[in-house]
Amino acid sequence: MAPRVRFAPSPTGYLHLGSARSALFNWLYARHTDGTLVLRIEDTDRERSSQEMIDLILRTFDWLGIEFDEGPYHQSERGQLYLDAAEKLFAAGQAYYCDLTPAEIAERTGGQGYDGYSRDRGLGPGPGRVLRFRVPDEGATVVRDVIRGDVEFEHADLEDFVIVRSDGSPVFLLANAVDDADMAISHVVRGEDLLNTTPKVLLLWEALGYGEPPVYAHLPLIVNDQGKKLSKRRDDVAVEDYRARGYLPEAMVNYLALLGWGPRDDVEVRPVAEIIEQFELTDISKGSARFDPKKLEHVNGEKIRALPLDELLALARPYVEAADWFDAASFDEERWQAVGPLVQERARTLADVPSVIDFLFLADPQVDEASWEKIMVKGPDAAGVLDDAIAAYADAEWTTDVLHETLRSLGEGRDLKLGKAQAPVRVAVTGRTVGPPLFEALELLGRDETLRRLEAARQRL
RNA sequence: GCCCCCAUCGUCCAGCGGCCUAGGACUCCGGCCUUUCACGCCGGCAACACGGGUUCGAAUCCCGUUGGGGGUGCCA
Repeated sequence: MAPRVRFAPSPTGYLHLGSARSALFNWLYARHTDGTLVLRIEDTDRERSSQEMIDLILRTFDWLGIEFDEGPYHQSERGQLYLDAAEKLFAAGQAYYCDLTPAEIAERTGGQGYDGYSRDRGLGPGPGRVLRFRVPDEGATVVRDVIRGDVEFEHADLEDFVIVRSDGSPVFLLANAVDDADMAISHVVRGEDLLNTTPKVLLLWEALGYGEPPVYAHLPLIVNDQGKKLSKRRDDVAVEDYRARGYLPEAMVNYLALLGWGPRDDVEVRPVAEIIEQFELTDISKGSARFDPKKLEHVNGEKIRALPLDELLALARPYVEAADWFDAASFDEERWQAVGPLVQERARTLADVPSVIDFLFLADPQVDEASWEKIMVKGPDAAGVLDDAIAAYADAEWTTDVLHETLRSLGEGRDLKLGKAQAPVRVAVTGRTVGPPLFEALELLGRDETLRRLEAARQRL
């Protein structure tokens, strides 16, 4: 039978890198096995959940290209199911009510957790009372995990946990068991931080008579450079932010797939279809994986280079339009269309694009003073080169090849290699020592503007 | 404290008892290409945490130590 997996976010914030990775692995597994991916919104905590967050999360998945086959189901709309299950457990004596507040419990046990105080007090439902599951005194529950093997939890180490809050709302552990059974989930793939909660769900599962439980796969955590679980406070974890910073969805997906997993043939950067083809839950590693922004950037650069030119331009366009120098009225569309090849080999993110080409659209180049100092002041014979270039370019054929050859030979006359000779021209025209290939850029800029900039620079010298 | 997980280059991933003088990728450092930068190519630095077993043979299996992480809510 084809696997059924699920991604079950609680919509208390934007999509987190860790959640995105969990969703991704579920999706990869579903696609690889021709299974079904269910989306389930775990909004039993009404206080912290919101529709805006759900919408934002959905939009982000849409961007990533991760689609769900079923759902979304909302736990907030399935309350009765959970309450029925709770009632069943209570009726069978497998759950009991307790009227202690957290503060009272802390006082009783000195912060050691719940001691089973109300186990045999025979309390019924009522205001201020929670329903707790009666964990067996003896024995153990084994979590069958395809990544970690069997993990055993002694019942003696588990306390009687809350399954229905005093306000009558079900806790996720209960909702989890009920939903996974109801939705016929075959594999639960999620973060390792949930491993400890699994025996509780399994206990409920068994008490509810659901039969064979799902197979689990607890993914290694993604950690920051201090080795700690990625957190909202400390780390850049919002997938949306990466999108805004010019990362491609293909890069995010590819890179995230590499955290905790690797293809058997060692080819790391590749189309997602190939990742799907190679993906196996059993190949996932156990140790936590450090999120490395440098490597993400590298993958992003490769994805940018793999893009067709027109697609790259379309994706980069919003970043250009957001640049402070952008002016819709005077923007040279033709020049923009021609700029693709100059940008593709250089940009590592879409956000890099404007700064690579700004000089082509600015009225005057933004002069970097350090560059000016280095080339125009300290460099060899800048004035001479500029004079020669102004003279030679005044009537040269305006093509990349001719501009190139012209400058090469004029440099030779001054005993300068092309590398040196091009520098003053580059700084005069682009304002910087580094940038796209010069002669291609000059061709795009045009004779008049090039000469104007060369003369302006010569003046300043 | 208690419970659970983990442990190969700085980082990610390979390795699943002999093919390992440990392989690939990112980073870094050289070199080549070259009009700068970038791209690309070539090369280099760099790891089996430690101690005991098991075995003819261990990075690979077992035990312990140490180290790291996660959980310990009427959050999920």
